[in-house]
Amino acid sequence: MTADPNAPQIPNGQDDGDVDGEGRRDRYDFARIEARWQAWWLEHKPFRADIDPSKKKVYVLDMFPYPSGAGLHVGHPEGYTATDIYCRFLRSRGCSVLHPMGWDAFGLPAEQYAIQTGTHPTVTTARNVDNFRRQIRSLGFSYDWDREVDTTDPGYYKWTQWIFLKLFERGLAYQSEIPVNWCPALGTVLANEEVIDGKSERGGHPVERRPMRQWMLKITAYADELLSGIDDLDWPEGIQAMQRNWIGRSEGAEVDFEIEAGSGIDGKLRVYTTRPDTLFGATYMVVAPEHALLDRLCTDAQREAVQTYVEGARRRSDRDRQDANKEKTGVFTGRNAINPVNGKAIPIWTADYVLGGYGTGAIMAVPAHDERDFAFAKTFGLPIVAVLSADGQPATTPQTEATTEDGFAINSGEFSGLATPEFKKRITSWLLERGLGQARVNYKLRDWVFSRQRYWGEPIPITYAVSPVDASAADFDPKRDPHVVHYETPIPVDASELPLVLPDTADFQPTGDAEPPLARCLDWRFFRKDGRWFARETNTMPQWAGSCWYYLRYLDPHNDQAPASKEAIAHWLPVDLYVGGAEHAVLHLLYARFWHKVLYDCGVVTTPEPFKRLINQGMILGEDGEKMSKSRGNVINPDSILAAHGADAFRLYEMFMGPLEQVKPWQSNGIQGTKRFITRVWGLFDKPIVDTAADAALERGMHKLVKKVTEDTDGLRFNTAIAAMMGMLNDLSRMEALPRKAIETFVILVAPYAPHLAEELWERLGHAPSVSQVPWPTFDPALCIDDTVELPVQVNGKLRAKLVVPRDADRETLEALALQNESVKRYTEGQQILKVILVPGRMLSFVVKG
RNA sequence: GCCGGGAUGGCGAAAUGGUAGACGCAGAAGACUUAAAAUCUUCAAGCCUUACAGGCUAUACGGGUUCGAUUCCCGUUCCCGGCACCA
Repeated sequence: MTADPNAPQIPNGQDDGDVDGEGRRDRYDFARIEARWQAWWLEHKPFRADIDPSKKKVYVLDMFPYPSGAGLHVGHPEGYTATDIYCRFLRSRGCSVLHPMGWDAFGLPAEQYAIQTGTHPTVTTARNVDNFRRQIRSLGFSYDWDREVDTTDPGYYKWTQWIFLKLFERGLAYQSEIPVNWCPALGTVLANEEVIDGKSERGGHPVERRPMRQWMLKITAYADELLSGIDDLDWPEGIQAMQRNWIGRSEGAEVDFEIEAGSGIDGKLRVYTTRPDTLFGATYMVVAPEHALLDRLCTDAQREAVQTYVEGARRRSDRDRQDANKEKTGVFTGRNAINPVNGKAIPIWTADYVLGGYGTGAIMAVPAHDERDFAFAKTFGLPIVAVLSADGQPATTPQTEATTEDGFAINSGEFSGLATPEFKKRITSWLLERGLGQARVNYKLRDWVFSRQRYWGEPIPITYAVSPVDASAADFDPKRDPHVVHYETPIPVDASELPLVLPDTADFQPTGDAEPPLARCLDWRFFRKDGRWFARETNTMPQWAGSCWYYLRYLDPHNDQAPASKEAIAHWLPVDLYVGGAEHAVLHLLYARFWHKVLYDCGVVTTPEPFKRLINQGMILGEDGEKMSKSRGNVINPDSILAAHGADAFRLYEMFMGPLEQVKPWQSNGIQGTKRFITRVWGLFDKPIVDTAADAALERGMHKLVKKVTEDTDGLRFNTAIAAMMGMLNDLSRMEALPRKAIETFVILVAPYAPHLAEELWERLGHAPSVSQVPWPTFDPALCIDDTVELPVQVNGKLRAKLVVPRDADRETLEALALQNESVKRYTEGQQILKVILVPGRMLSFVVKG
């Protein structure tokens, strides 16, 4: 298909066909056409997801957005376009596709915005949701809008609260007075996951430790299930690794150390270690500054030093304690413990490198084989005793660093010579037999701090009895009189009383103390039942609550009897493909899996995991190659791109930039290419469309294209599918007339990618809408292979010639043909041909020696 | 430090053992135009030589396997993301 330079490139030999009876016709009026089809889709609902047992179901989910005041950024449409193309493709291939969208509208960002602008969160949220909906619709996504959900809708959070009650019933929601991450600037407590380097994830405000009454969710009860469940998921390796690491399972042993006489403590000091095989090398012990025994442990002589140290550690934020490279600090308690394996007395220290919240809050220190203990021992001049080596022989030179690898035991009494794994087993049963210890599994994962001292969240459906301070007072009213709230006895709200609606108040500003705004809504907070006074919980749920189960609500969003009907759950779950940013690797994705597993145990859902397959779209960077941010001034606004180039060009460009999962920089010029594609496809239709069959070359080309676009779309390789369609456009542009069959196939292939254009063209081809309901074309594999191929010929691995030969030419013919070629001759003549390799259709390679 | 992902023209990228750079952006030349924009056509990795043709070098760097490596293996460097005193 070569170009004839003399052929008229412009049909009708004149001016781009842009003059017709009505004067100048625009090249492609995307604004009008896109608005037209968006309205048509909304009205006719071709993307409604119905349960149809005759079709294969596919549930394709986007991570729903926080409707922030800033509006959509270019990162949102990336994932949303990908799933939209995939869904349109699947529908065309005969699948029943569930593809919904909604709003994660509770939580800190929405509330911060409301506080900044002084408007009620309800108002700002509604406005932001409207804006997000408008922006998302302007991209032409094929969502089933009848299933839209909003986490702040009482009809939605009724079921968020209902799930909380399930957690409470099962003992998975409890209160605890614990040191939490208190953020004075935000006026709330944050989860560990929301604190980065001692600052709040949102806003970067300092966070301090403070003991407060909190609601906790016992996610640790599901640690093992959450860990083992990862193996069955089709998720990116990196996300799996992050979750495994976050759960942080380790196997080891608990060992009891006798405390040397004279302490008055009859108990023992229990430690957790993953290296019980190094017990003989324990030369001192460390308890965390928070350790319960510390006060009784220290001698009078050391008490003051210890207390000073503990005070310092308490005031120090996690930020300081987190720095692994900082100088080790600690204080001797004045007391010794007895190493159970060899009876030696070793000093007990307290130091903040041991964490109160992990294991038993105490360790045996083996400086020879632990980097942290080594650094500590060096700082304080404590003995270092090697108890293993690579070859089982004692080292001849002093240790300069801790050796943490496995090896063979030395200096370990009867265990000397054992390999590390065997030693671990033997010592663990040795300890067990003597009642000195036992095998033990530990997790880094902690329970989830689930309450927030904020207004804009789901009220926690718990109440407490209230009693007067002065029992003799008549007409007790806690709104007025001193009272005691009995937090120690939480009473769940009856499910029939849900939703527990957030009170409408103008007084939603955080106060900076621990008292949540809801505590000031006295009429809401206190109520009388059967003559007795009760108080509602005034903490609200965190940001993550609503997003923990939204994929479930989409299945049946208007159901007021259950989160979703059994039929809908049985039909649609699990989510077959979940697409979103990697920033949710351990937060949302772990919490949602946890809730799902609880709901599974409650019999609400029937799959052990919610999200079968996960894809992270790669971040889109600014044009400078840096992360987009207001401060850098490199933010690309989707609205302006849409206004200038249209939704189809925008969609195509975001997909054409590169592989979906790859991080890639935005290039403003780049969108010219996909916009040109749109206008050129449109321009194609100025050519006559004929009912004659396509010539052989076009026929083959179309079959190849169908194969390529089908396979690439199915594999989410949208960039290469678009490239192939561009190639076909180049071919079609060179033709004088377009065979109807070929051009129709082309429009169907383009439809998932540029749906507005395709709808318009489909109609122009004389069909009734919508192209979205036309079956996907098929291809004949035989026609995807050419009759003649260009066969490269190599001599000693270097390309020397290309032969155009029949595809099925036999070996002898090809060899003879190749050896006649001038270039090949130059390198083979007078040489001994040692070997000839033929890869049919791909390569002919000679190995020669001269 | 540990875990995960990367490194290919001026730029985004393609090719997963067989012609490196498809497709596109930006660029150059030409056509159309009074002109510009838009559109269309052609060219285009680098270097050397050159009329044609050809040669050499190239997928971060160094090795290896192979007739043949961007692709597989070993080592190194750099970049991005995550975790980071969890005993």
